[in-house]
Amino acid sequence: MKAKTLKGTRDFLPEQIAKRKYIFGIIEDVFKKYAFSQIETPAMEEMSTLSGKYGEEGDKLLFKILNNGDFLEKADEKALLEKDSFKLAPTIAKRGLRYDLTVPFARFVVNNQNDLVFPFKRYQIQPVWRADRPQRGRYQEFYQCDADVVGSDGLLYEAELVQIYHEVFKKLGIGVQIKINNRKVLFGLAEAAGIADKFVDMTIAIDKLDKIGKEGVEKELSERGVSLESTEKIFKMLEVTHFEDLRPFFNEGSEGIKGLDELKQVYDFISCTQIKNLVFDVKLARGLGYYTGCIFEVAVDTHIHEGFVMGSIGGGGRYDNLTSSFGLPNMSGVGISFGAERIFDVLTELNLFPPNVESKSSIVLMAMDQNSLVYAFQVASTLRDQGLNVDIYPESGKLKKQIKYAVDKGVKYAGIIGDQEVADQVVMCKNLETGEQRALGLEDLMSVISRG
RNA sequence: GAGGUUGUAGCUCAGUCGGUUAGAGCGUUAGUUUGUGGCACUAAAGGCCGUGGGUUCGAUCCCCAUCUUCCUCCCCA
Repeated sequence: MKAKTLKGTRDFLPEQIAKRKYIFGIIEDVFKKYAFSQIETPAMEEMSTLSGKYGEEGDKLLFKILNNGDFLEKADEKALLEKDSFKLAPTIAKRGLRYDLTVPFARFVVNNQNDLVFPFKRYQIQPVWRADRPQRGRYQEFYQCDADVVGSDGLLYEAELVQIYHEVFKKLGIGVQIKINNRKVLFGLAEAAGIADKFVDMTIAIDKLDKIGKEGVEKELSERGVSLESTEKIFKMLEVTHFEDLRPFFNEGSEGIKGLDELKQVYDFISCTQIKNLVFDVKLARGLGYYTGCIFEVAVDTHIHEGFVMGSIGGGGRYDNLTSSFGLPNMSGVGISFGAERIFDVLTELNLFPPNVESKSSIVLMAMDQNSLVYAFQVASTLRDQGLNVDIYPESGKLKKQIKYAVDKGVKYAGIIGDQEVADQVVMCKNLETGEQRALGLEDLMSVISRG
């Protein structure tokens, strides 16, 4: 048997865990500060909960779990005979792994609506799974950190979420641009160009403007049946830098105007803060179908971190009808997500992790002989009772080996114990960074190592 | 899902135009040194050459399949 992790999954070494906890910790602290409460949902959900929520592509990326027991008994025989996997799958796999945290959250809200206080502000930090092809910064198992509010359409929440983005990335030391747009504005764009029916096609195409350029978008639009005239109109509107400049293009009372009004409200809230990096981006579309209002995306600011290229490290938006498919209509929600895996890569590449993210034990006790080892064990217990992190080498003798263990683990102090120390009731405390050492009683030892 | 790429010791990587016993550096273990990290020297352990099949007298090498790594597209975090 070969020891390896599955495709797109990773083991995390102690140092990596420490760094990940650092990221999660900062995000969590900010979430809490804005009065969000943590929930968790199961890794598995009914396939009926998951499928159909992420579009055709998304369905293909869902991990399905084979039913237990005699799963073929209830299988669709015709599909089985015809080797029709897509038809067969639902009859042999009723469960799947969650694809994101938002859809399970919608299910959660409907399920527990009687026990929740609305507007309900929740955050959730858990892994999700996608059968995607792995790439740089993309895995089949990865963590999402989500904060959502449901049960209010107040635009104050959009502003709060922008603040959260701003605060988290400031604490992490990453210079970012928080991009904002509004699906209603995008709809207005399509309407003004006379292609309201091709709204989705249009958003998908213009989202790629930075990637494939103007010509690429033109080509994609014409392939999707958009006339040249409409395309020209769209490009004219895409040139604006401020959202108010779009107002003349839209008819009074239209969706587009509503979207602009929403953006204005968000900016009104933000204008009283120190936030300078909230930028309107008319090209921002976001693929997920369920967004209906403001949408967000966070990217590393390439002016601050020159030449740094990385996909978005956070995204979110307003969705009006997420819970309606679970039988609870008129429940508006808005949320954001942090891409923890990519944030990890950004911090690594920009060297922004603070030193000493890993909390190490403060001392390794080492004994010269069996009798000393028993004494060392006793010392360890005493120190641990005082709240110190103490390690002890499991066998006596061979100081060289024991010191190497302490050094390799990055521990600062070695506590050497032999006949003499046991007799004097002391520990030979050696600072492994400076090489200094002296015999200390327990009281002194405690104060030395707790100083770090 | 489409295209490309990678896989040889714990790690990084050589190598064999198809031929006896597959190498290096680093690391590991032991010793020189039974109360002290480094360096040096000595020695040892460690490999179905990703997996399965094919061609061949003979395959780690060539062919096919499959899994895996990394990358591009799609989509996303």
